[in-house]
Amino acid sequence: MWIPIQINESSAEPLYHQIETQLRSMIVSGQLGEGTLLPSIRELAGSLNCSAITVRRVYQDLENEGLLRTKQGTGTFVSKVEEEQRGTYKQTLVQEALEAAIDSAIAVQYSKEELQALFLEMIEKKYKAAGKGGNAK
Amino acid sequence: MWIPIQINESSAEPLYHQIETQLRSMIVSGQLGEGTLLPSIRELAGSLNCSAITVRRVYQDLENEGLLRTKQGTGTFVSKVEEEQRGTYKQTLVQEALEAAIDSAIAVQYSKEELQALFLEMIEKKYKAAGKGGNAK
Amino acid sequence: MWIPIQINESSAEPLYHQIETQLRSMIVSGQLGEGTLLPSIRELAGSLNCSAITVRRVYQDLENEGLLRTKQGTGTFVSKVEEEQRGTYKQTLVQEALEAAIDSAIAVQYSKEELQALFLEMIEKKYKAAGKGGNAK
Amino acid sequence: MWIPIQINESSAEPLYHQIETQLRSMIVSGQLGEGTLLPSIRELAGSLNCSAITVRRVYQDLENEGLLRTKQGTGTFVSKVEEEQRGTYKQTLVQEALEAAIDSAIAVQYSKEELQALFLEMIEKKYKAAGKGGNAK
DNA sequence: GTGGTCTAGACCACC
DNA sequence: GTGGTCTAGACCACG
Repeated sequence: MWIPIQINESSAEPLYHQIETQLRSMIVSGQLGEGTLLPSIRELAGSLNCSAITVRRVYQDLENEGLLRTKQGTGTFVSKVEEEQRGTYKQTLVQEALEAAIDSAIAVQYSKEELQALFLEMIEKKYKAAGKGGNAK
Repeated sequence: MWIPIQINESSAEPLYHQIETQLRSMIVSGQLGEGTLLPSIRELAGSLNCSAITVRRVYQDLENEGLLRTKQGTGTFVSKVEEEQRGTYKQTLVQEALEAAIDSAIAVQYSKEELQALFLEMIEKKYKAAGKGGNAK
Repeated sequence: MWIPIQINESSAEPLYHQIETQLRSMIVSGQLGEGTLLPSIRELAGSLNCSAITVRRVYQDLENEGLLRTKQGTGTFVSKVEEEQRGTYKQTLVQEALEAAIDSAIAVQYSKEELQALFLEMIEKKYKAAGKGGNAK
Repeated sequence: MWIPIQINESSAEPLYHQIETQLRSMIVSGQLGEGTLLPSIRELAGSLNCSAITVRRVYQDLENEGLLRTKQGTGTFVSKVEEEQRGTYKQTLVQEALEAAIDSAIAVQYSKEELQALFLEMIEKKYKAAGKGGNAK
């Protein structure tokens, strides 16, 4: 099983956090469906070129959040995520990020109009770059 | 000189970073004009109820960024920020936050339309709460 | 990893600055190559007989200059310095010192000839003392 | 009496030190001859746009070095400097600066030849800029 | 009064 | 083990 995780080692963001964030997104967005068998700790650690202890922590944290479930001697699987929970999760995630962005704009006294213009410009660019035009539920 | 800085003790964000962020915003947005004498290290430390060393670090970091200028035995002043640089600074700040938000939306496969709707809703709410309707150029 | 740093306690030059200067020279001169793992903060502090905070500051300052890169929980490494940048760095360092010397000579109205003679005399002596006759490119 | 002192307020070098250095050079080089009456503390402070206490310290320090002499109610005068002392003074000053420069060159592993070339280039430029071709004793 | 350096030590987060 | 943050306080240098 191959999982597309990007590590930015020059970032100040802790390794384990980068991995968690990406894995969590893939799970709640449904890209990793219920029951999917994740790579073993050693395997993922190897392919990310990081220590096993870091991956161990990631799996542990996500298991504590209820997103993963581990079966002794078998492996780590994606748990069932309720549709309702899924929606809440996604929205919370995005909302918090948007809130931070708007707050920073207010802090430097951007007008609402300026902020909107900047947002519209960026959203076009980024969605195009991501090769997605809109895959709504 | 009184400076309105809010500390969130329960946040995981380091103290010095919270202070830096807020001061930086006030400087690049022009709320603290060139030449303004900031409160002394000990004074600000007292009013924020933190150690002088923490404030010292904040002033030093911002001096390294070129936003402050300090003279021993005299005090710490806001330095000149070119109009052009000011614009860039503000935009970079906001852009990075927006980018992170959009990235997270893409990661959980939000459609462009969903994201836009959420953004428009939130921007209304937050700008109203901030009691500002738009102070564009 | 052992690093040859000399501390002059009786000097008016701040401790952290003495250490920074010497480390910086070793890095830009290539004596500490890219990727070299520096001694841990506590280790260097111990061997220099100074506080860990002082060493921490040194590492941080050099990181801000782009000469070091630190990873939490792992250590502090020498980062990549472009050959071009390396040359510029070295030259700037020496140039500034030379400039100060020439300025002081001009200020006391030394003639160009006197200064040159003094320089030639000293350079012979000091390079002999350093046990180096010239390791040009 | 007008004294050509340049203050660089963006420098990290303390104010009093900048002034002392320049005054000292003018005295030992003979530009300010024995018995010259210096401007009053208030006067110099005014023209340098700094506090009187700073100038007071400068005069005091130079008096302690034996370069100045103060007469109550009359003013501050340049003392007699022995020819021998004058030479020693000048040489020490320049020598120390040169030594620092050569040391820094050795630290970054400049070869003797490289350093010499750089020196010759700079000395030409700076002496030309100073509008002096050589006014030896 | 101001800022600048340094210490000793605590406690946390990361790997 | 590593680095990162923060404290309380001492002492010095500058204006």
